[in-house]
Amino acid sequence: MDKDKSTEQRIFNAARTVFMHKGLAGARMQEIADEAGINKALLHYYFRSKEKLFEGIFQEVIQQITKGFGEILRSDLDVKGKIRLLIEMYVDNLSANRYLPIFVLNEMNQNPERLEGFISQGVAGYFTPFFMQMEEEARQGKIRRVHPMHFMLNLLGMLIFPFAAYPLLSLIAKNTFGNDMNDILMERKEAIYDFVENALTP
Amino acid sequence: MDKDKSTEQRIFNAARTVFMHKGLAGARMQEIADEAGINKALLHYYFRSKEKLFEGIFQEVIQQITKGFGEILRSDLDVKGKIRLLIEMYVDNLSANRYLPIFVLNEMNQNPERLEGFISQGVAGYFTPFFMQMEEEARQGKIRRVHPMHFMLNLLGMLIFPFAAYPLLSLIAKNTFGNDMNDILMERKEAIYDFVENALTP
DNA sequence: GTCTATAAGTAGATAGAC
DNA sequence: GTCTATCTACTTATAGAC
Repeated sequence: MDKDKSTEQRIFNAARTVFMHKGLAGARMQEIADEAGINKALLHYYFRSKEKLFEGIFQEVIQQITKGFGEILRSDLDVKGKIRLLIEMYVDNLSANRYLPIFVLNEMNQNPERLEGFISQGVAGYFTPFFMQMEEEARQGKIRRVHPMHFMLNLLGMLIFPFAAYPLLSLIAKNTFGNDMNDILMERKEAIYDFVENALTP
Repeated sequence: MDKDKSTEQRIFNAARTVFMHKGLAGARMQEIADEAGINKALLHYYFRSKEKLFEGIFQEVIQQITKGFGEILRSDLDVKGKIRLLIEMYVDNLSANRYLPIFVLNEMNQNPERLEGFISQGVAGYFTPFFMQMEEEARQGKIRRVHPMHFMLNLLGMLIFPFAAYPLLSLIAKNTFGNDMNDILMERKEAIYDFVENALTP
């Protein structure tokens, strides 16, 4: 229960957990208070309203995602090296936090305005240089020429979808392979990289 | 407002719209009543409770998805033919109904029990024969040998993700390409098929 | 079947004691 | 800073007239 942390931090951590699992509309202030081991009134003392508390959580989550993303895309690796790292990062992070994708996807659909702050400065800026690098390596014959935006959609889709659809896939895996979904997620890094490598081979 | 349809149908259609956009937790019975052009009390007259109304909608949606999916997988086409059709169907359907993926993904995460009814009988059964067909064609050298479950995850991810992440991608597309996201979705069929074809080439 | 009015319960937010 | 008690507004659901 984070007994040693400050009350504000305990609340923030509890809120992250509850919002991540239930979403803004489904979360209850009472549940956050219980999770934090404090009283409901304290939530309002520290964060004024449910909306403000949520806003803080959502921004922190987005920032964390875009930070790692940006660091990899701006590194001095070649395209395949960057892809390799992106795969590592996403599978590791999402394995540890299965609800993150569906949380972010759902809330961004419910209220797209929440994105606008970051994106224009941050994420969008990372893409242009990376897309130019892809173009350059294609010209050199290092990789096959593909549409960079579609390539990104393909890569992110392969990475994120299995976590967003976990409950369904878990059932299918069990019924079809007698296999546990967690085993499949463990193989995911190699499977994606293998697939992408073949698609990018000239 | 579906003036000519039965009241029950008008309610059901209105509920589909509202639940699809707001989710179970975010939807309001009043909004459904307004959308249907009737009174709130009538919702309960026809469907007893919000939960029951939602259940009806969710099951209809799942059934519609699995139906098309099963028909394609059980057809007598070869693997690439089936993939081509799956891509056609998904991109067409989701283009016409952008909120469907995030709705289904979110609700299945909020309450996985809702899936169990269908899946065991339906979806899971479609996969085994298709996976065997992939194995067979790989043996013949028609396609490269890939792990069928991972291949399915890749394909579904590429198909579904762009719609689930539409608001984010829309911003990126605008800031990076000055391009409209709808233009990109139009090219999506070819981009995915091209990518998959290359990944499956022996 | 359809409506208005209202009950019953819940959720976010505040007042005020300690 | 933290708690209990309470207010206010909203939401689902029902009663009962037409």
